[in-house]
Amino acid sequence: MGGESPPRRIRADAERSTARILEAAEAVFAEDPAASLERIADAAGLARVTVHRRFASRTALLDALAEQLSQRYLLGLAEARVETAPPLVALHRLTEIVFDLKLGHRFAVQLSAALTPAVVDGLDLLFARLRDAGAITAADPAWCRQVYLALLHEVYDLPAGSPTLTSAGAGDEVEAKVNLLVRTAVGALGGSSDTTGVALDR
Amino acid sequence: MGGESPPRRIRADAERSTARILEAAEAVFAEDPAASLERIADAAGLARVTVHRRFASRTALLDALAEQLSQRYLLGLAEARVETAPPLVALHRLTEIVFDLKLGHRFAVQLSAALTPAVVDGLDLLFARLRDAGAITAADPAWCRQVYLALLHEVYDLPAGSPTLTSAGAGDEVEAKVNLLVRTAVGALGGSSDTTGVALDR
DNA sequence: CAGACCTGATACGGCACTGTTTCACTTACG
DNA sequence: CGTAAGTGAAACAGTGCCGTATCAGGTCTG
Repeated sequence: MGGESPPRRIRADAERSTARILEAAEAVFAEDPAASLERIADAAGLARVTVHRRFASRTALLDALAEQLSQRYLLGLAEARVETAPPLVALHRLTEIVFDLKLGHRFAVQLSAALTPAVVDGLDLLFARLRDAGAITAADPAWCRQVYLALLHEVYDLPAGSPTLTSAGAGDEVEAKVNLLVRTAVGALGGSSDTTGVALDR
Repeated sequence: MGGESPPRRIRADAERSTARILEAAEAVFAEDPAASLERIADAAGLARVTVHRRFASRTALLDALAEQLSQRYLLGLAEARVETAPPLVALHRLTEIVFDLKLGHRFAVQLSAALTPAVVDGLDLLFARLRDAGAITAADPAWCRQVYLALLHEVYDLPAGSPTLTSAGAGDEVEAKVNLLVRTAVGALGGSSDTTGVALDR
């Protein structure tokens, strides 16, 4: 049954369209998960018909988005050296990376499909190592994941001039958010703030 | 300008219907905020037309739901003696009360309309007192609120047999959840787990 | 350059949901 | 008990969105 891929060349043009659509979808869905495809098409500067050409159905678009998201998470986990670096450092770095992705996390969290088994495994490993290192006391990896992601979500859309944020030090706003998130997550998972300070104050 | 309320007697029958609709809406919207009014009508054992008779529009129903929710929060804050009781005890008690309400928090949190200024004030007061008592270090009340509500949400739909939950002690499942939430929230907001232990272990 | 590919515009059918109306019937309440 | 109110069933118009099709014109790519 060899359904050879027909001589269908995917023009570079079209591929740019898909990219623009995914980008727009990420932004639009972030603030309204029920947004219509037309709104996304507008945001992408394309016609609604084109969206339907690149993605057979709405769910196909959603799936592609989840896929892309999952890939980024995986890449982030790799870049953060979750397996080898000192766990607190890895946590800090991972958070940094995720923030840089500027993902619409309200969407991402809601779309649990982005949490591929591979991604979950990566996070679980990170938290297991954190616990072994004594940075946190919570044992249940699922719980750690939930808490981390929830707090990530909250920190992400924290207003820029928030007192909490400015008091978090670090001139860079993103860096302040990262510090806040790491400190809060570790605290939530039963870590002693001492350990945090030792490893991260600098 | 006296628009006297016309001799429109609201029959007890009808009032029961509104109650059933609100109840059903709470349950249905909890797991699908975009659910149709027909689904709610079914859940309430009524016809869709009746829903439209009791609530002029979909948003009217949403508003009524938010109103009801806000009332419950206010009542909870009062019952927890947020203003007078030792803050950690108040936090514990408030959490207990909110859980007992069995609210669909996925819905409630999403519907920020339920956070009336009055409710916000109550929560702010609670966290201010917690800080003054040294139970937490976070100063920004908005941040405290966000974190508390986010964690409340997470704990709420934690599977019954979760290792985190069973390890939280307390034979009663609800009590275990309450303990977990208080401990996690206090930790997240920079409280020393020592203080928590002193005030709550028992 | 030439053919294959991509796009926008326009239009259509279909679906699900909202909100309204009418009518016959049941139920509460004075 | 009798009237006013509430309800269910059925049907209607209106809307928004999805998915498809067609066609003319623009754009790559070999």
